[in-house]
Amino acid sequence: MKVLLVDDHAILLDGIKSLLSQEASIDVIGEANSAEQALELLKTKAVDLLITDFNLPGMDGLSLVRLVKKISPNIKIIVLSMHDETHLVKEILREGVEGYVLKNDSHIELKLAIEYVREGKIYLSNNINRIIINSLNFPDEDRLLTDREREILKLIAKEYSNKDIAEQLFISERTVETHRKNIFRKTKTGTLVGLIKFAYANNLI
Amino acid sequence: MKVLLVDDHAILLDGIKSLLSQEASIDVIGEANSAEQALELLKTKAVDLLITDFNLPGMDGLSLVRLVKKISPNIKIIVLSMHDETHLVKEILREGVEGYVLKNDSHIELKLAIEYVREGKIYLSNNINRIIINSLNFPDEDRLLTDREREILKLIAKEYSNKDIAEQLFISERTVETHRKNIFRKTKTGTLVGLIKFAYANNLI
DNA sequence: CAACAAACCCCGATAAATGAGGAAATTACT
DNA sequence: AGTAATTTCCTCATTTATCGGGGTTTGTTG
Repeated sequence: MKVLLVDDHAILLDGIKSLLSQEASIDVIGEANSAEQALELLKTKAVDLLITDFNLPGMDGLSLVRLVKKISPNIKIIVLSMHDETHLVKEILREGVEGYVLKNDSHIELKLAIEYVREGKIYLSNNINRIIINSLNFPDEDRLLTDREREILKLIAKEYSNKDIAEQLFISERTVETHRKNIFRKTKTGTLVGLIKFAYANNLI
Repeated sequence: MKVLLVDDHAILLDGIKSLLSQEASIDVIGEANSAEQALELLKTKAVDLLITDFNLPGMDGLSLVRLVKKISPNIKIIVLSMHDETHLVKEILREGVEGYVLKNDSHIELKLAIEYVREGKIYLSNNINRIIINSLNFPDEDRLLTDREREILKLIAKEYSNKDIAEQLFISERTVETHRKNIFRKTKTGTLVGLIKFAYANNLI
């Protein structure tokens, strides 16, 4: 199985390579520190499985997954991320990846995931399964904010004032204020600082 | 050399262990996912070298380093962090750690660091050296904010209003305003959002 | 000692955001 | 076609923060 590893931390890359080298059937044929680099490598090398981080410099893991799934739909993908926020996990899973393992998980989970994926199955680590099941009880949680609200939040995070946002989106300042109000209510944050922290925690920045 | 590894990501821990297992002279005798857990382990096991991450759940790496250096000054410490912000690096180095390697660095740097430390030397990875040298040209950079300003900034990040901060610190709201003003000026951030981003980037949150 | 930085305090004018209410127009979904 | 959700716009009162000045006291250091 030809594997391409993507992570911005060289030492993690080295470590995983070392772990996987114990398995005869796994062949790490490439490593990349960024999504862009990974895409370059994919042009020249045949790859069966892509194991990628979510947080990457430049293009993020989600975009990489989308691109790869479009360009080479038969390349399997396992996401190896530190993020366990419900909506983020769901967003990635929606892209049809074959596996999701947390960096908190043991390497055994990673190897299991690779096994499963090789056999054409899908593997979610224990912790991820728990998150998914949990979220069944709170089906709304992942759609906390509407697209528009997310858009506004991102602009807030870009240090735009309400006025700036209104101009940018061709809507009234009042509307922006309402969105803002709703965002605060939905995220249960009372202050701008809390909101920005929320945005960080939910990878909106 | 008896090594204790500390990192909140199991898979990185596994990877590094796998990498180090190739070296006969290195014996990973323990792993911890948090500073607290590491301190527990240190009570029962003899350790020569502690390799720790900076970002940890609960107590952070810096506090761990300080504690270990106080309790067991002869335990060598290598910090393995993703952070390359000048002032943060300096803050950690001030604690007298024996090595600093970035997660961006290759595992070769880590092994080199261990070699050096074993011989009683200090090892800073190439990238860290570059940062240190660079900072010589900007000696002020690391002391951007005064202690008081940092204190205020942390409270701002805790979602306290000026009024709250004033009450908490037994100073006038005017004073808080002035500090705030100065913080904005010094950090060259115009908005609260920018300030919070700064705080994140500088690990003040 | 003089100079400087740090921490402290104050003011007035202005800008920006919040809170609490209501309401209409669009989409999306069944 | 009808309902729900979303997006849009509004007012008024109030709070909070910003900008640009002013100043004192204390402690450190060349």
